[in-house]
Amino acid sequence: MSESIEKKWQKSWKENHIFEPSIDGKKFFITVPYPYANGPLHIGHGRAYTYGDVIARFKRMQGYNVLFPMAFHVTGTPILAIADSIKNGNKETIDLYKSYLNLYEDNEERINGIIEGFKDPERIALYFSEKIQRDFETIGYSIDWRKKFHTGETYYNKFVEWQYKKLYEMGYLKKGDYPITFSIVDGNPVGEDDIKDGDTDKVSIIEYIAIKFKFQDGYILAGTLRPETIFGVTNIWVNPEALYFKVRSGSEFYFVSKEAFEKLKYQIYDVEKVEEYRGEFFVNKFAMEPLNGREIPILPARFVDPDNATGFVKSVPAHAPYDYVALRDINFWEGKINPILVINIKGIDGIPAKEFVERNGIKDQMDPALEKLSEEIYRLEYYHGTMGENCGEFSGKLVQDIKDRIKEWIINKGYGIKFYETSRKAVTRSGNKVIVAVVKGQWFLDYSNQEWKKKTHELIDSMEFYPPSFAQQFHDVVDWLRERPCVRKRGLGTKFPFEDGWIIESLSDSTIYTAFYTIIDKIREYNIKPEELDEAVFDYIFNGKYSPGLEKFKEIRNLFEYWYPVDLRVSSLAHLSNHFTFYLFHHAAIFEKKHLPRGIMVLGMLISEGAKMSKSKGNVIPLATIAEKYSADLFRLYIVANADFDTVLDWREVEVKSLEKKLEKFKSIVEDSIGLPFMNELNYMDQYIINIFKVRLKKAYEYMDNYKFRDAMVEIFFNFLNDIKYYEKREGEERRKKIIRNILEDWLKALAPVIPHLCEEYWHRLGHQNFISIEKYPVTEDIDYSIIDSVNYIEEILEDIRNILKVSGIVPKRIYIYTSSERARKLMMIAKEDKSRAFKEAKDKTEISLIKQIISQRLFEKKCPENEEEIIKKSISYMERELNCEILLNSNEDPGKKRAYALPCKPSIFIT
RNA sequence: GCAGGGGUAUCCGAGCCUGGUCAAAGGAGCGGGACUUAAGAUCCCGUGUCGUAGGACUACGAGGGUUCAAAUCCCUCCCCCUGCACCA
Repeated sequence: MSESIEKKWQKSWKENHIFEPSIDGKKFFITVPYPYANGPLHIGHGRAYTYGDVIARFKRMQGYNVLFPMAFHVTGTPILAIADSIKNGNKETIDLYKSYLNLYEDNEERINGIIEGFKDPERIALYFSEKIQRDFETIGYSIDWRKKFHTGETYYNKFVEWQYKKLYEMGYLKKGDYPITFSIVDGNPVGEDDIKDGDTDKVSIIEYIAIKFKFQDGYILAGTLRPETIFGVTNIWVNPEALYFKVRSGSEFYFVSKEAFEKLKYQIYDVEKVEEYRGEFFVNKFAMEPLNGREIPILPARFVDPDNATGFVKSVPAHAPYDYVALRDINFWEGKINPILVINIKGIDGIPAKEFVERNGIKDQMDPALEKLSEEIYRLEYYHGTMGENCGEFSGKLVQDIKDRIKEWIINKGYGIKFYETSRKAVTRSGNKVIVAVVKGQWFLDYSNQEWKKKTHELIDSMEFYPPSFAQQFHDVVDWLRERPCVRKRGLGTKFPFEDGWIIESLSDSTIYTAFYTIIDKIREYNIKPEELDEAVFDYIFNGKYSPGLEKFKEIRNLFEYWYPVDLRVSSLAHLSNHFTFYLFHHAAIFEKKHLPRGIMVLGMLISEGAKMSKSKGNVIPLATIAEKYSADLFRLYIVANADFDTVLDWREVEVKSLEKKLEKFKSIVEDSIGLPFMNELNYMDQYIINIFKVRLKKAYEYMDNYKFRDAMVEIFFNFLNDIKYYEKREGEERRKKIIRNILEDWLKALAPVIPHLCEEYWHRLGHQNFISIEKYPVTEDIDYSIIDSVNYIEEILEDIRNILKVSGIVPKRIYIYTSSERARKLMMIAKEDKSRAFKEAKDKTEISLIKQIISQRLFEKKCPENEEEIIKKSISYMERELNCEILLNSNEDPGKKRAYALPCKPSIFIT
């Protein structure tokens, strides 16, 4: 039922083009990052678009000319990888995609046909783009679909090409070597998604220094993460069981493990195997350390892993527990080796490794506790250690200050080379080994460029962030960001204009595309050919650099000028340290100041039943089923009202159900009033409900204007429903139906940004011909707060009475209420201004105690009605009904001697 | 490790910026009542402890401090979450 209402209005909005703005009036341009079209979206994606849509709708009702566009992202490796996987008949992928297709298709045969088509990556992108659009339409998003495009289109390629030419001219593109995770068998770089357990157990790249120890006619390479301890090396460890190679690199020979040789082939490339040895070959021979030319022995150790770094380990027994224990196991090589202390730490007198090993009772070199000890010593020495006197130019320096300098020094002096290793042993999903390879001639975006950073910082300072605390975080990310590779060998995307064989990487091609929205529809409409979109054309459209012959692009230029910049970009936290920051960098680089982004809203993440959504947990909720299963309006209300935008939102079935009940309640209240006429004769409670509505509406408007939609919904939806409940309790259902008619239009308008379908439906049922979606948001004035205060006052009295009843256990027959005297009120007013003067005014002890109470209870701060007696009179029958007994107000009788205790705002009560 | 954000009653979750009106919004759950043949739905009341009169006491991760006054401000500690790169 609700779905058909929703469908009806979605269709009607579309047919009437009400979300397709022309360029007229004050504009508001809002965007949400486009989704990656490799499968159906889930409700997490829906959160950002729902927020975007609610804001778009609200801004429209505020009188702005709103543009809310979207497009589809198809560039990158995933879609290609899926197509390949399907082509290769991978069952897992095929089953997954069949399950996706089941969301949209009901014919088995058709599904198989579509899967067959998915061998072509473009078909995947197109299919899901279409379905995502369909899904978005079912949620009622007010998107201007004329602006739709996808990133595989030639138009878009031309645009990105222009962007990269600009960046190149400005010197923001750089070329160099870069280490990446890589699979030898697949011959490809591998990302987190390609690595087994890569999402849960991250693999990072570790930079070792391989120190060159002269051995025979070459060098033994011993990898280390602690090059600063080179001064304390006493020996080298070799695994006697493992296989080692002698390899040639340029004019030098290196000795490394077999595994290390495989890695070097992809890191320094110019290497070839010359000879091979068992590890035991090296045992008890000598090598020469590079600094002072000391001869040091090569000794066997079982802990040496040939598949970690170079397969040789330099031994620093003073600072490395492993080395210390391994040496102790062989009695310090008959006592010929003494640990050399090179780092001093306050509070440790002896040899740190020895102290730690003995204190922890380590038995031998296979003790698992060694790992932790090593870390502990490392941290201590790194942060608190200073280099000893025997460390040349580094003596006396703090370790953390000179560690990087020592690295550089070793490499510059030719004492060692860099060697990259993965942070843990890793294999691809298909089980192939992952190593670190160095890509030669990789192009980067130079985010370390200080001038570029500065521009971006300035941009951040000029922007609004929601929540505001994120401004600082953006500054931090900008400072922290370094060079980022921006091209890849593989994947869909725009060809890199400065070198063949490279594709612009998919996060780097999606940074300023919000500008493209403003013009794409006209480019199509005017049938402009992609090849016409050269540098000069884009320079004119986006930066106003006119050159002859570009007249025909004037209107397109105007379009851009009118809409740009983006007033608000809404997305999730996940985009903060990448997309959002790139978005800022690239805008700061390319566009004029007046066209730089104005605001960013960062949404918290969405979880399902208390847990992060994931396929393995089976708690992924696809957007495709939402409208049918719950209704778009329920979904939208849940998204907006169940959590503040910047916190985690938990999609919980029980909560959804409870919200659904609330929404049903709302529907029945509205429907009850639709056919009724306005009420003209308003009583006390009618005045109350109308005024409390105005208060709610005013607050809701202010909240919405600050994008606090949850708070707005609490006011205008939840709290007001409670107000209605209260009204009904006092005045009855029939009168409620009538009075609600008086505020109905405004109420619907207030809710229209969040639950547009229901509001549109009721709006029309009320006889309106136009669309509520583009009505003006109601403004409120002339609120009578005193009537609201008076109702609160009555409820406070009731609460006091109930409290007394509860404590005393009395079943009331009669309740006496006495309001305060004029005199007491006067004393209160004096006390408000000057407490001591109030005491001076007091005539007797009773008055002094009154004043004390007034002050201690801060009664003068309460919103206290003037005419207490009159107010109680208006509500006395209600109170009697509630309490089920007779109430006597300011009676001449005073059986409890309570009259004298009546305070302003706090009448005294006696119950019998 | 670096950066950011948190720890609030049975649970979820507001409040904290701008100290008092906070025993702390709103849900959920639970208890009692009304309605009903009954269940459900709905509505009302209650839900820290104590209390035969509207009160007192204890409470907002732990511990200190500032203040007439602290969930709110400052310091220290403990714990949790998120991101950390070539991946969209």
